[in-house]
Amino acid sequence: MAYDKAISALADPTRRSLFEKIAERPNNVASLAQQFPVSRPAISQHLKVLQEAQLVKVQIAGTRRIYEIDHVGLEAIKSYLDGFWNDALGAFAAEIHKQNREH
Amino acid sequence: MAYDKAISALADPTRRSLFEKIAERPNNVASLAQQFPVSRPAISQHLKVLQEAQLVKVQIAGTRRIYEIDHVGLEAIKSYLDGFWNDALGAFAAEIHKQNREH
DNA sequence: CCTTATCGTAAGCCATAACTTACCGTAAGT
DNA sequence: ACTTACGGTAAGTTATGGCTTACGATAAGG
Repeated sequence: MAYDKAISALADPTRRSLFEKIAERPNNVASLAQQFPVSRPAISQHLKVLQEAQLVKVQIAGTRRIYEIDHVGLEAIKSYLDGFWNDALGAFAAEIHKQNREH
Repeated sequence: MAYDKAISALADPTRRSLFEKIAERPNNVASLAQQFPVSRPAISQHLKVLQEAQLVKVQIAGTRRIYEIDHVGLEAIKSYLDGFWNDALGAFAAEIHKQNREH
């Protein structure tokens, strides 16, 4: 549904890399931040974007926040892309049809 | 393979919309440009990005260039996303395993 | 040839977004 | 209560990228 947010969320390299880290292993913010050359607030901002895109979700554990994958965002992109195979083939068939009519 | 270029190519709204138009129907540059509120050179630049991401390919017809869908880029994104289901599940299982060991 | 149509590229401008430092709130430990 | 750990948010800076105008290159048509 919100495939646009999910796609632009994964467009940024460090944010995509962050998402991959979370996919490998759910983790908290500080622990994720020290795996990147950017500051912790930068990671927080990236996580906010990923969360709004429904690519990750949080699980609160005391003062820590464990981020883990949310499959909703991934599914949104996937179904968006799947829509193209049908559409593309349909449009291509229609185009052949049209060219035949225009002989 | 080059999923990163494909993803960031589809991140821009007008470029994604342009890609959708081409998916509906292969078309030349000028004809595509007049369907958008931006200038023709802007469309050319978008097409260049889409082409480098292997989302579209060109077919030269005289002085015109017919742009049509290239499925390589779509396939690249799709397989990148598919890689996550396995990885995510594997990582999740590994996490459970780890927590058990840490009892 | 000369003109016209079509399109790519270069240079520059401007808006957005990624990053930094600084600050604040909250939860847990002593 | 005080301190410490953890992390979100605000404000400001900088870099990236999308847009425009101007120009050049090529193919078709008369």
